[in-house]
Amino acid sequence: MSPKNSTAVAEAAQTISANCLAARVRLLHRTITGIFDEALRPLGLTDAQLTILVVVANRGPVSPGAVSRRLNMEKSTISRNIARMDKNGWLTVADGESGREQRLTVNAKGKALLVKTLPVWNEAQTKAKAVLGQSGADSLRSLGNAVWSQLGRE
Amino acid sequence: MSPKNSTAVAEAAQTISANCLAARVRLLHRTITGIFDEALRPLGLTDAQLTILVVVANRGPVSPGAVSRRLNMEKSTISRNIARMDKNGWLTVADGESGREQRLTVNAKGKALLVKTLPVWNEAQTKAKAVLGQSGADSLRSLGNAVWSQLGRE
DNA sequence: CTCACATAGTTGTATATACAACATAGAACA
DNA sequence: TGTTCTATGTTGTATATACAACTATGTGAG
Repeated sequence: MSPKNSTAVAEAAQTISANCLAARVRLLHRTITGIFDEALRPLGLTDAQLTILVVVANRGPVSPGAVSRRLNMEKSTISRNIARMDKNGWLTVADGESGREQRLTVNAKGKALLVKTLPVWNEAQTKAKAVLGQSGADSLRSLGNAVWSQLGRE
Repeated sequence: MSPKNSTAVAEAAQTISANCLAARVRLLHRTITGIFDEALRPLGLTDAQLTILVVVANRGPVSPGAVSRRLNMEKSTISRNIARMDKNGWLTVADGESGREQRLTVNAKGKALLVKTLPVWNEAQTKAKAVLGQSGADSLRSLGNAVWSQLGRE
């Protein structure tokens, strides 16, 4: 490879390394979800499942498609997550009136889990704030809110 | 379930929904990596692989363990990513002198890919900035940098 | 009414990721 | 010199996630 191309390689690598938003959001994702998943593990649920549980609790009865749009998650991702949560006995999946939409509701076991989870979630949230700093946590929260608004959620 | 507990459920769901950092970082992750992966797909690499390629380009020869520490990724994640990238012919995996560390280097094919990737990456970065807004993108970048610093990277 | 089209969910396949368990190879120390 | 401790990688297993292809169901145009 010519010196010219060699320089191009180094420049590309440095530019991407110094700026890439994808690398940074993945780092944050690994760091933060690691904190939450570790905290939630004794309860048997993951932070992704908690997020879905909360949406269903706040809006149920609600269809998987609506949850998918609300969270900007692919419908197949929701489908499989719902299946796990159903298997764990936290949700009830009922046929909707239309015959193709389903109706999800959090059942008694799921509600009890949610209440039991709150203090654990709170602890994880505190740890995450410690890692991000208060202003970092604020930034992340408002960034998330902004993207949500922009997605034209339901 | 008593009214008291019913209230506790609603409060937990609302508190978590309104504040959870994990839900927000996962939303950002899905949104941003979606943009990059879509842009990179024609080139046959993912944004995770690009991140690793860049680290190896900037620091190679380097061991998988060092990459793992640098990116705060689990060693098994690195191991399997390296295997895919090796299979694609972008990296060379050589035995290190010590006999247990490996030495990774980006080879000619990987370098050519990196150069070809730069404009594509740039486009994705621009799209991501459009979604986040300039100030949001700045926040995310500095948040990532801050977490990196805090991790006591090599 | 029928056919084309859109919507809802599921399933196949692949990557990213982590944790746990393991094998191996240096290193420290008795 | 062994023996124990630690560091490096790999592999099994599981979840999160997405895209593509598929089924089934509603909807609307003719």
